[in-house]
Amino acid sequence: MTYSIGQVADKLDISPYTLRYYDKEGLLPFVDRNAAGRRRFKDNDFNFLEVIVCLKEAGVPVKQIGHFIDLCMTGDSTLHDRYDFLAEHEAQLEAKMARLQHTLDFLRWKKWYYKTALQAGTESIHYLPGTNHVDPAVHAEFNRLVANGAQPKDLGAL
Amino acid sequence: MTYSIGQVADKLDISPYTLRYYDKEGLLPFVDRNAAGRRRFKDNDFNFLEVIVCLKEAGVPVKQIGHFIDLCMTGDSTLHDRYDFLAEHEAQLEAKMARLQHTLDFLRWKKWYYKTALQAGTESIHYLPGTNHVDPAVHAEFNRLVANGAQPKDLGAL
DNA sequence: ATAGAATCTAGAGTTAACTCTAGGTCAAGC
DNA sequence: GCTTGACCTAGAGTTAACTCTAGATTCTAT
Repeated sequence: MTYSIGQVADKLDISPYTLRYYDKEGLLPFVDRNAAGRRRFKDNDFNFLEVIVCLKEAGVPVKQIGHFIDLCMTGDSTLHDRYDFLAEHEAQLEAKMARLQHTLDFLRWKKWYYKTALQAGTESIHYLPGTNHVDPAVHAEFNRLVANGAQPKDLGAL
Repeated sequence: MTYSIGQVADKLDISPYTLRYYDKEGLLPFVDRNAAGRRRFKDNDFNFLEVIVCLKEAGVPVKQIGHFIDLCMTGDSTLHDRYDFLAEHEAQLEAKMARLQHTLDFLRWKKWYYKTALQAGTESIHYLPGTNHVDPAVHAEFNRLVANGAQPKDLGAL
């Protein structure tokens, strides 16, 4: 069973342009061509495509993905390099997810900030008296609510 | 207390170029200037900068961040819009983190794939007999190990 | 007072990752 | 047999987010 570039594009929800671009960048050396020069993807190619899509989602630049594919094509002598490559990007992704968790926490505190302002009808309830400057005690209050067991995700809900 | 662009750049670990670029894009309308036209950041400005950095980390485009800052400068009439803006990006970030968790799971399975290949000295232990194609049973085996209580994070460790 | 460092603006240059155009080939349906 | 749509390559164009340059000004430390 083989697949045209359009069929693969549909399956992966990627444009054929993008697939050709990846090919140009060396990400698809495993893809066969028919007599007319058209790409014919095999079932096994989806194992590679899955890895490419995964690394893309992980934020790995196309050039580095190309390097990984090179390692794959070289054979068993590169098994260790491939392991290290994945371990490195696993670590980077873990770090990124930790950062995003902090970002999410921050968004939730700000949502609570606006929820309470909205309920008061004015943001100025959060200001230091006589200024336009946010009272640091407001954030401390939010943290106190969380420390007392409230879910940050719920505190901001209207 | 005020801060120069260089001091703010150091604190936020952003280049002064980038801060000026953000200013040009309308992200910093709240920043004062001294008599000579130089930017003077106030303590309260860090509340805005914190939001900008957070939205950047969340993957929000600069233009949209500019729109949010516009809302902030407009006053209490935009409180609801600001709440909705944050709620929308909270949802997007949650979705992204769920995708990244799948990506991380995939990286861990591939790490295990290479760990076992490495221990066998060859990737071919994962191939269907007489082919270069990966046996789907290999992934199934990994899933079985996870279903039996193994931690994906540990299965790939050398 | 003065040298070196930091800042300013306007605008050019860079990079990554697409995205599309032009001009041509090929395959399927009527 | 012919049209329509998918595919091909090479290469140009686009977009976002910086990043830097040039030329002028200002601040700081001796």
